[in-house]
Amino acid sequence: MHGEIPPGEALTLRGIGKAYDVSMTPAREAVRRLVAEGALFLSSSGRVSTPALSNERIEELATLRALLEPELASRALPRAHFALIERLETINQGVSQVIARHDATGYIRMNLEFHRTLYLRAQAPAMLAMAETVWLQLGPTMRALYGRLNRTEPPYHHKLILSALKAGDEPGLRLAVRADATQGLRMLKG
Amino acid sequence: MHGEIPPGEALTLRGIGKAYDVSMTPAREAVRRLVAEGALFLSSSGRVSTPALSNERIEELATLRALLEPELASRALPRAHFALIERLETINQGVSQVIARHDATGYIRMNLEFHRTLYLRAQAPAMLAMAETVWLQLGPTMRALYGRLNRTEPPYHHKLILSALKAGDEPGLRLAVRADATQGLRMLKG
DNA sequence: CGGCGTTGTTTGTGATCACAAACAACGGAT
DNA sequence: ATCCGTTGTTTGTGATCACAAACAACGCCG
Repeated sequence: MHGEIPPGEALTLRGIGKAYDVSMTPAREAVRRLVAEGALFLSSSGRVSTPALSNERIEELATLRALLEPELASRALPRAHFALIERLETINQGVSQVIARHDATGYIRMNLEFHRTLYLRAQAPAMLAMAETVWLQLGPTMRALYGRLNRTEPPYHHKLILSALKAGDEPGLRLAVRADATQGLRMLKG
Repeated sequence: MHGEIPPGEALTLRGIGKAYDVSMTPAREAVRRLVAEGALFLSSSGRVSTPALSNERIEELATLRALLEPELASRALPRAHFALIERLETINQGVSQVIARHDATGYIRMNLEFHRTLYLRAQAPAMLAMAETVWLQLGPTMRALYGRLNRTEPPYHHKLILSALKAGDEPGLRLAVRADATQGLRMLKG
């Protein structure tokens, strides 16, 4: 999810087991779970690797983010008190710091934490789980995409999200979240 | 997914293995996968059962259907040729037959086949997979809900969907699909 | 020099086992 | 009669093993 593994990298059950100091059995169960969520790709011969997503698949996942996340944000809005907005602003400052460090994994992690912190207030666990499944599938790809993006500034849409939250502007919040979710997509064509 | 197992029913790895004539190992893997998709519930002690969904959770899953399925239908619309509509009408007749037979499982199966047949045309595998995950989570509950519903007629919204498809009416299609997806929800309050 | 078969190794699969935790049934004490 | 402790059974977990398929490297032949 955090882009620690590049797309298309092969994994072995024995290797995973060794990395976590367990036998093949727990490694297999974890892999099967991640395959079920689409986070790992299982070839017809049973080998597992991180998915190397096609452009069509990436667009589809971006569409899913654009469908799910505005709904989550909208549901979180009535419950977003000042303490939450303050936490979001703190996280957003952290995003600026990892950008300065050119830390791709850190950037992805902080960005997702920003979104998750907001969506947790939506009190919609099934919907949040779906959104996280999408993030999981996009993880390796986001890391690869981050390389093309030479970010120097913190994400613009996060500021829009914060002001919409403060203003209680539901349509504006939906728009800002949607834009932020699909923002990374633009790099595909280039 | 088809409601063959009522909500809250306990399953054992050895029992599943015996039912499919395999050892515990493949049964465990299958169970872990289904747990990851939310189709089965894993208690803190490791026992597995079909989920007994709260009303809030059911409403959430219905919302997810209402978000995902109109989008799938909309994407399928431009590719929906006459042969597809004909197939959908055939399936819909099958729905009428299982209703006459008071066959809950058959009804759910046919109903989902109707939707899946349409959505397959959307060429959006990730989105369809998400919709099917929702169906999977709702399976046992839908069976329980079917008991309260004394259907004598084929689903009204399916006809609306078919006419919207024939007319190429995209907004009407979205509305009809959304209504059909959330229709079963109304029985909750009663 | 390149294509292809062969061989040795890696890898996933399914079965089995020992173990500990959880559960259920029973019995005794209050 | 009810509560609680005890005991026997059920159940999930993780490890290990045998096996077959897949892969990769090498060498042979054209």
